[in-house]
Amino acid sequence: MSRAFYVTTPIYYVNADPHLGHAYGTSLADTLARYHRLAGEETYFLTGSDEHGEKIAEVAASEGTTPQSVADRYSNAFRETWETIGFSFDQFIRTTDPHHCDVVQTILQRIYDAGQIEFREYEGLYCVGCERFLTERDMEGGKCRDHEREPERQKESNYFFKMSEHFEWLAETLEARPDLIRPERYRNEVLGMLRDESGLGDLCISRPKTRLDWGIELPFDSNYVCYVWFDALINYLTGIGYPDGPNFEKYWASAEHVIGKDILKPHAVFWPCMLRAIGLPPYRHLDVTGFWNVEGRKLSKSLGNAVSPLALKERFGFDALRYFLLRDLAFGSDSDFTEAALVRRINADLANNLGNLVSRTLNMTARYAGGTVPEPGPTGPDEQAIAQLAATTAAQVDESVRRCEPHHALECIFALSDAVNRYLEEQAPWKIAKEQADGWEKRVATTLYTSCQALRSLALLLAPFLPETAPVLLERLGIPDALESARLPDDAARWDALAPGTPTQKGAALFPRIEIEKSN
RNA sequence: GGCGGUGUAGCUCAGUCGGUUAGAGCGGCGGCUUCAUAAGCCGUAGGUCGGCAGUUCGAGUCUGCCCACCGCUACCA
Repeated sequence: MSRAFYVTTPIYYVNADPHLGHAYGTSLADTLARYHRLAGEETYFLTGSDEHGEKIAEVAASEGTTPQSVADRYSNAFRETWETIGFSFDQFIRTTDPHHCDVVQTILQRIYDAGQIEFREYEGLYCVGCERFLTERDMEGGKCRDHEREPERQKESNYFFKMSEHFEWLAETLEARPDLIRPERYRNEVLGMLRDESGLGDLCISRPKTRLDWGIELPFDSNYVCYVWFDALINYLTGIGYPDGPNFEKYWASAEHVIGKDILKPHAVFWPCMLRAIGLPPYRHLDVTGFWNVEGRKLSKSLGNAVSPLALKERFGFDALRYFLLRDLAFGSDSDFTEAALVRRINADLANNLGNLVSRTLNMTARYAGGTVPEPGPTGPDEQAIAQLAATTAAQVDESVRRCEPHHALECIFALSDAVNRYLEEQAPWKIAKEQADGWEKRVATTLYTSCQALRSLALLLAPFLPETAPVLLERLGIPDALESARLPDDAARWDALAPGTPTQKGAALFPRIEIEKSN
C-alpha cells in the first residue's frame, strides 16, 4: 500500500492581487507536492481562496459592487496566476463554492448538537464607524483610534465555540508531538499563547446579519452568518471530500498545511480545537513560513512595493525565482528580497555551478564520445566517491524535504554539482584527449560516464524544485521519460540507470548568466 | 509590560551531548586552466563568536546581569 500525502497552501484572502509572499508559500507547497509524488506517494495538493468576511464586504461597498463580484475578480486573479506559473495543484477551492458552504453548515450543526456551541449575550463598546466592537487596544482616551469618536455601549448576542475546553488537550498534544508545528519557535509561541491565556478564550463564531451578511448562514439561526475563520479553515476538509469522500481518511491522516506566520493562531489554536470538536485528529504538520521583505522594506499594500510573481517570471523565469525563494529563505525566518541577491543566486548556483556543469559535460560528451553516453572503463576511487556522494545527497534531500527544510535540501544538491565540477577538473578529460596516451579513450569515457550519471541524479533531485528545467536536462541526457517512472530518493542514487549509448544533446545554456544591470 | 527569538569573517548564515589550530556559500584578492555560460579549479580573508561576570581542567556551545535588534501578545502569505 502506497503512502499518501496531502498538502495545502493557505487559502488566499481575496482583497488583493497575488504577490511575492503568496508565490513563496505556494512554491513551497508545490515543491513538497512534487517531491512526494516523485516519492511514489498518492499526493493531493490543495490551494484556493478565502472569500467571506467583513473586509470583502467593505471593498464591495466602497466600489459599489457586490461581495461576490469582488471575490470573483480576485479569486480568478489567484487561480489564473497560479495556472500561468504552472503550480501543480489538484484543486483550487473557493469558500463560496456551494459544496463548501454545505460542509460548513453540516459541521456547525454537528458541533452545535454536540453542545460545543453556546449562545451568549455580549456587551461592549461598539464603534459605528468601524461597525464593530472595540477592544481596549482599539481605543485611546476612550475614543476609537480610527474614527476619534466615542463608542456606544451596546449589547449583542452571539454564538461561541467552546474552544477553551480543548486547550489542555492541545497543550499536551503539542508537548507530545514536537514536530506538529515547525519550526520549533512557532510551537513555543503557541504553547505561550495557551499558557498565559491572554485574550484566548472561547471563539465567537457568528456575526449578526444586521452587521454583516457576507458569509455562510448558521444552520440553527438564520439571523447570523459564520465567522470567516471558522468557515475558511474547513476548506482543508472540504477539499478532500469530507465527510464521506472515498479518499478523505487516507489524505487527512497525512495532512500538511503550509502557512505564513501571520496566521499562526487560527491554524495552531482554532483549527486543532475545531477538529477535535468535529471528531478528527489534528493535521500531521503545520509548516510556518517567515515573511519576505522587499529591498529592506516590509511588503505592504500602502507602500506599493508588492512584487508581482508574473512580472518576475517574465524577467527571470519561474524556476530561477522559485529557486531563489526556496534557497535563500531559511525556512521559518524572515528574509529580504532584492534583485541583487536574486541575480547573485542565479549566477552563482544556477548558471555557474549547475548550468555550466551541464554545458561542459554535454559538450565534451559530444566532442569526445560521439554524442552518446559512453561505455565506461574501470572505475576508481574518484568515480566511486561521486557515486557515493550522489547516494548520500539523495538521502539528505529526502530527509530535508520531509522536515520542510528546502533551503537545506538545495544546499546539498548543489554540493553534489560542485563536487562533479571539481571531479572534472581533477580528471581533466580535455587534457587526456589532447595528449592521447595509451587507453586515453577509456579514461575519458569513464569520466564522462560518471558526469552524465551525476547529471541524471541531479536532474531527478532537482525536479521538485525546478519543474521546468529538470525535464529539459533529462531530455538532453536522452531519457525524457525518466520522471514518469522515477522514485525518489532511491532512483537518484542509482548509478546504472543511464545506459551507455544513450544519445545526448548539448543544447543551449540552461540558465544564462544574468549580466549586472544598473536598473536600481 | 509579558512571552519568545536573534546578535559568529565585508554580506547571508552553519555550528550537534561544552573539548585539539571557530566553519560554509557569496563577494574581494592572487594564481592555474581552457572542456564550459569571461564559467571552472587552487590558495587567501587572520573574525576579542554583542558586552561583562561566573561555573568548569576547558565555553561560540551552560548560568546571571547588561546592550542592540526583532517577533508575538491585535483576523494582512
